[in-house]
Amino acid sequence: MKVNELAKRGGVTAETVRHYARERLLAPQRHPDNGYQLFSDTDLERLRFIQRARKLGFSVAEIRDILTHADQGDSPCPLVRDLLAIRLPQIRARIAELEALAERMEQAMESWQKMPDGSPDGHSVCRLIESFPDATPIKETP
Amino acid sequence: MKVNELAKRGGVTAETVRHYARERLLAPQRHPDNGYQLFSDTDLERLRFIQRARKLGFSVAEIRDILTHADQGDSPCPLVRDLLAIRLPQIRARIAELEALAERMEQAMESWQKMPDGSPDGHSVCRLIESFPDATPIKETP
DNA sequence: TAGAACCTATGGGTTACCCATAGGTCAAGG
DNA sequence: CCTTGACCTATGGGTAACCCATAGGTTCTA
Repeated sequence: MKVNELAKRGGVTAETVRHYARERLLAPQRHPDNGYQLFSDTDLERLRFIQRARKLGFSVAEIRDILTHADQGDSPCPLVRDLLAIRLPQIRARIAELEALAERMEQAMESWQKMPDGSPDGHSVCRLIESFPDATPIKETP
Repeated sequence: MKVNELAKRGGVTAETVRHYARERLLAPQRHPDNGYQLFSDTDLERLRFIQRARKLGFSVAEIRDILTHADQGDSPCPLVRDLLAIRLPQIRARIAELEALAERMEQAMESWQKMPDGSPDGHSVCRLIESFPDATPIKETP
């Protein structure tokens, strides 16, 4: 089957399929005449595997590693366990970050209830924001 | 002051300062002889403003808008209120996504306790992952 | 006066795709 | 038979907020 058909059957866009092929998560054959990518039912299984792994938080690069192991006959399962054990606390930390952010945002909106919209003078851009404490580190991508 | 000094005083890296200058959040003067960027105390205040705004979840592009408004003498405060009101539910949604992800991960690790590490056969890459339900949409960048 | 420490601009990398472009291929209908 | 539309290809650029490497010019200090 060709890109579009695999994409439809797997529930992703054709671009995603191409992306995975570029990233060597899928290794389709090529039609000798026209160079089209030709996927098998095994590739469809592979795509579904990728979907499940993505849902568990694995990155594309990690999934490539997992698949490479499996393709070489090695069990990827220990790797999978390790990756997940490493990732989970990172996700928890990220959640905590975002919760702190949300709390700051809520505090801001609340304390802004009574503040007027000021025009900027030479010293203040927006007192709403400036009324907030500064602090050192940021590490977000909201 | 030059890039490094502003960076140190503002508690960011020199690259970050350069980044903000490239993105026109800061508009330093140039030393006429050597082309070095020269920052004033006002730029330091501006940098601190940027930090606070970042901590409240504003993007660099949004902060540029806010500063542009203020530079033109308009009050950016209504914009600031609107942006925050839009952003907060997005953050909440993101938190919910990540919590769902974390829960899937925990369920996976738990149910994997008793499963053995299998070698891949022709049909299975890793039963740990394959034992998980598939579903349609993903939208993460953990 | 040399070397360290700083500055510049440029371009590439990060993540997981999405989109636009230009051009080749294929099935069906008039 | 030929056109039209739907599909395919590769390439390169965009996203967010920086980080890093390179190459080369400048300034400070011993």
